[in-house]
Amino acid sequence: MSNGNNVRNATMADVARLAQVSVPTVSRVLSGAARVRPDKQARVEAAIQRLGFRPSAAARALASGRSEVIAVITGSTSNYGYAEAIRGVEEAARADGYTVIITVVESFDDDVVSAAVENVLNQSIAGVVVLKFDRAGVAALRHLPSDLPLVALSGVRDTGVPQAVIDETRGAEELTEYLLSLGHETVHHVRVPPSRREDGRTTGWKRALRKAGAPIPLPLDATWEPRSGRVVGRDLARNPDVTAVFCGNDEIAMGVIKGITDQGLAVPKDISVVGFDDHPLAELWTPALTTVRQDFADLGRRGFGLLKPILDKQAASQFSSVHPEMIIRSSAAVRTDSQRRKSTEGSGDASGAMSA
Amino acid sequence: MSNGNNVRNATMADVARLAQVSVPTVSRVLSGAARVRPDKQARVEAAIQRLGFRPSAAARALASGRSEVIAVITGSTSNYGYAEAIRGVEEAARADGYTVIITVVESFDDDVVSAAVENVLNQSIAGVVVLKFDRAGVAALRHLPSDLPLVALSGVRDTGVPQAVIDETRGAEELTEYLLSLGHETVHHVRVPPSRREDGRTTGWKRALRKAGAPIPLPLDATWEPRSGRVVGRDLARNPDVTAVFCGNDEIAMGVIKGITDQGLAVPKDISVVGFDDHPLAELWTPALTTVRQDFADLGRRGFGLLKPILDKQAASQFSSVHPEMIIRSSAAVRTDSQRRKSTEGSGDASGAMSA
DNA sequence: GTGAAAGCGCTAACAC
DNA sequence: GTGTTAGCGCTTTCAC
Repeated sequence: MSNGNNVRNATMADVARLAQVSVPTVSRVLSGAARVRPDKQARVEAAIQRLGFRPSAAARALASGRSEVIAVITGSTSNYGYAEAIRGVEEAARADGYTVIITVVESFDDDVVSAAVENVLNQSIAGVVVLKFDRAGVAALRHLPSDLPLVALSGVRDTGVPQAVIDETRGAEELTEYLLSLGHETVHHVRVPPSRREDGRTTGWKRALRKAGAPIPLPLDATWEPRSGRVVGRDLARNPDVTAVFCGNDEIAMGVIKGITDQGLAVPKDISVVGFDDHPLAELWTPALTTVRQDFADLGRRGFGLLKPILDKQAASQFSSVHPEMIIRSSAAVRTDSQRRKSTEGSGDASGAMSA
Repeated sequence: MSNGNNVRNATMADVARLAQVSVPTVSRVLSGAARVRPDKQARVEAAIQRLGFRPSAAARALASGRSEVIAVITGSTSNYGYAEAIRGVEEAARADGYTVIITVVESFDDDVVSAAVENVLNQSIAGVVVLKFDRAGVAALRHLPSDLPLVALSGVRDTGVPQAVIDETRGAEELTEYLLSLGHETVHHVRVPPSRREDGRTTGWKRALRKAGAPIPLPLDATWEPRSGRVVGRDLARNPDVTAVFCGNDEIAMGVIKGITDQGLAVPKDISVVGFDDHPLAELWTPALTTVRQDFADLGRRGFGLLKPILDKQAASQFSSVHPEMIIRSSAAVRTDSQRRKSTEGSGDASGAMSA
């Protein structure tokens, strides 16, 4: 069953000899580009089978100048959204006969980014998908040559390369409005590392507050590590002004909730907390997370969908955008009057540096 | 800063002409294989710089018969352990100048596996790392030619290909013994989809029970979806014999805990539940999960470390094994007498089909 | 040390 | 339809 017995791979010349045809005819059979007489066709196929012939991608790429591999450039492979997006790209690419190479860009440091991009460019690739979820992705985008088929996966649509996006600005805005509608006077915000000066999630949050005439607190920062949210959560719990918190993603929200309960407060009774993404564990968390669902795998698939016509030199659309859906569960609740003022008296200092 | 203005990439011939040397000399400068006179060396480097020359990996692979790309074959890209392992492989490979291609094998169906393997083999690759975490991985391994540099990443060491392993059998055994030491008469088990007839985690659990002379309940099955654990948790809660549960991974454990609390029982008061892996959220869960830490990224790095000498045709070790560390937190507690018998009277039927 | 010559295994014209 | 002839951009002898 396994064809592991071909020490040296057979070449097209071997196949041609065995089938008694010329090399280009073998090539034609393989590519289906031109019609070949049935008997020869059959002989060639038999020979291929018999020899366990496998065409050399390198030779093909060299001779044709084309290739069937696409590169994914990303800042991470294991964070939830990243991993799912990669899955989507790989899935769509594989379904279409493409192979995907992955390169991670560990920081937005110029040298690191160049090195990673060089590495990718050295391969003969047909096109690139970059995950523009963070500053590393943005930097990679800048380093890529403009003549290369390229699409970005993103949370905010902006000009430049074609991109597939989930409109997180809109999602964040709706979620913040929802919190406001629950009676909270304002909503605090914990950011994940942003892709630019300001993330779409932050923009949407700010916009909703501004529209409502609510005060805009200074956003707090977390890393991609869920535990970083815990520290922030403790700080939040000490601030009597905090009654509602919008977190940059669900994992941070889980950390924040843990931090809040560390301080003896309850979610959502004392403070409402919402996340973003609808992580598989969000519904299992206690309390179940109110969040915004982001279908990253779909984003990845759409990204490849945008790339495909470019590779085929067909007319291509520049954007594919989707509105994420709000998922209301139980981590956010109606604000009850003076719930916080009361509970803070005994729980330490109210960190003052939190209003902008 | 970006070299996006080279419509047609410069070739070595272009560089040679500009530097007034021969093509092989350029090649020598690039590979460092042979000494070149300093002045020529400098001219070549200048020309490379000026032209933005980038060698063609395809041509190089074709001419030399070697390549600097390795393939990772895996059943998933987004499950926690998989994603981390891939991260480790990519990290180590990149540090060593290798590029990695990812192919996912969606099932252990023969056609699917062959197609995926063919796809990989068609590329000119130097070697393969397969994630032998599930049946798809095991199947892929069987389909790979034996003359290809190959290592497997695994939870149980077995014969055949070189492999990097985290000894999950041992980890599961210790964890089960720990539960037993807490006074539980036996430990129930919820499996994730196993890689073979029986997973190392299941084997270790069984071994510990056998050694202790404890009854061995029939294992229950979950999928990779955390929510599948919730359903199982509910069933478990209805069975008065259940006082301790060992889950195949942390995400399932979280689901199981949720299912148990759905039924009005408490963890660990009524039932102790432990997971496996030490997922980033395990410490943040309520109750914080007692588990076994598995460093998958390290596993990936070790896997590449095993592959490297094989690629270089040096003497290579066949195995790299590590013992996972037990992490005691608060989801498992001492068994209090008759805790379950009492609590079950009001909570519905005791599903009987659970003892082997 | 360095250049000339000969491929690596395929695809792309181009005749026939 | 099908074979012949040229490369694709490198690396690898092998002289010198």
